[in-house]
Amino acid sequence: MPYPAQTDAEQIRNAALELLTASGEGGVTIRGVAKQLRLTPNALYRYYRDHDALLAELASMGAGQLLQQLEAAAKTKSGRESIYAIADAYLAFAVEHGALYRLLMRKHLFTPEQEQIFGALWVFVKNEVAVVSPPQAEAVAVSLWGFLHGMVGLEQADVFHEGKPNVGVRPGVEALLSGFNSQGQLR
Amino acid sequence: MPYPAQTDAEQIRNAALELLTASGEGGVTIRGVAKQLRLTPNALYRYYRDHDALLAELASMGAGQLLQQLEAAAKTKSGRESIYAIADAYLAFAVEHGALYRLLMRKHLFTPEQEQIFGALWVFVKNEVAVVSPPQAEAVAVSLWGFLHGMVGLEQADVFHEGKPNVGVRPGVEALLSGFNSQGQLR
DNA sequence: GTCTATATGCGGATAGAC
DNA sequence: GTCTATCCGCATATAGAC
Repeated sequence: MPYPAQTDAEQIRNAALELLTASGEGGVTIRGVAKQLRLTPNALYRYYRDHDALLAELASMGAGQLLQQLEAAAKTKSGRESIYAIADAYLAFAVEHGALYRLLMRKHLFTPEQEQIFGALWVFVKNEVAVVSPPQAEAVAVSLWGFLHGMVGLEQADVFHEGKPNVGVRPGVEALLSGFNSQGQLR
Repeated sequence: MPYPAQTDAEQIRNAALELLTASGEGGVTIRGVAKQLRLTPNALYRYYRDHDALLAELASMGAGQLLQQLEAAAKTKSGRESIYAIADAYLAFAVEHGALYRLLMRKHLFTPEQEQIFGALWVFVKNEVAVVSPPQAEAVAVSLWGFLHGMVGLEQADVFHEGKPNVGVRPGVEALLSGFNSQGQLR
């Protein structure tokens, strides 16, 4: 072979991830990734069909990492503490990997195959919630996810930069769980 | 004057808003707006300093509209029902004006003057919450805002397209308020 | 598998005439 | 106040040589 491989899909993915972290989604361009790998832009097309495929790769990988971190956090505790740990881990991931988090929440990027990771995330959260809030686990899980996602969004939008309280997510999660549980008992 | 004014800031804003609604933020370009007004791109610079200024105008106008709708919704009810009405109005606005909502939540676009509308939104929500949940109004308001913002985000990301429940926001809001209130009583 | 070269497109913004 | 003309930069993606 006159041209031995100078790169592979993983190297490309890693370089793209660096750019994503450093400059946000807009920073991930074919040209930019190629430059970082000291290749011409064209070389990347052997490994990724087009620009969107590269973004989708980052996104689905990020979703997998998120799930992994949530699972790890859940293992360390039991009962309600497990939910709190999941919530903390969720927020921590989103804060540490802001651009990646925003990307992985763009479900439309995913191929049908990659989309399955979303289903896995949902099942995981639902099952964990079911332990502490059996009667209406789905409704609780949806609200919990929405709450966490929203708090991440407010944080990333810098809504609470000054003069506004940042009380963390713990009180909200507690209230959500307590509120749903007391409703369940009332009915 | 050899060149009488063929447009003004408001016309430009309206045209930009149409493009935003039709094609999302990416659809709002100097060239695109000009084309819709049958002007050359250059004409717009008499009214808006640059592209970002135009986007910021849309964003701050949108924030004002949102506040207005929330205020209107709150007036129709009292007590907890008022909070539910606000929540419904918030969600309705975000669903009806998806791209505008995403834009107005990008606080960094705003000039210091425009940013005040954000403060007004926050004060409004906080005051409304204070009526039903006085002891820790700020924490409740933050959580409520986060929850609503997050549910909007999940909806817009199409996370619940199929096989997943869309229970609406009402149960979550109820749980949040109940949960915080019972915590308050316990302490 | 990687290269050079290039087609093609989008977009923001400015200079200067009228 | 609006125009024409233009510069500039960014990007995706393809064709074909080696």
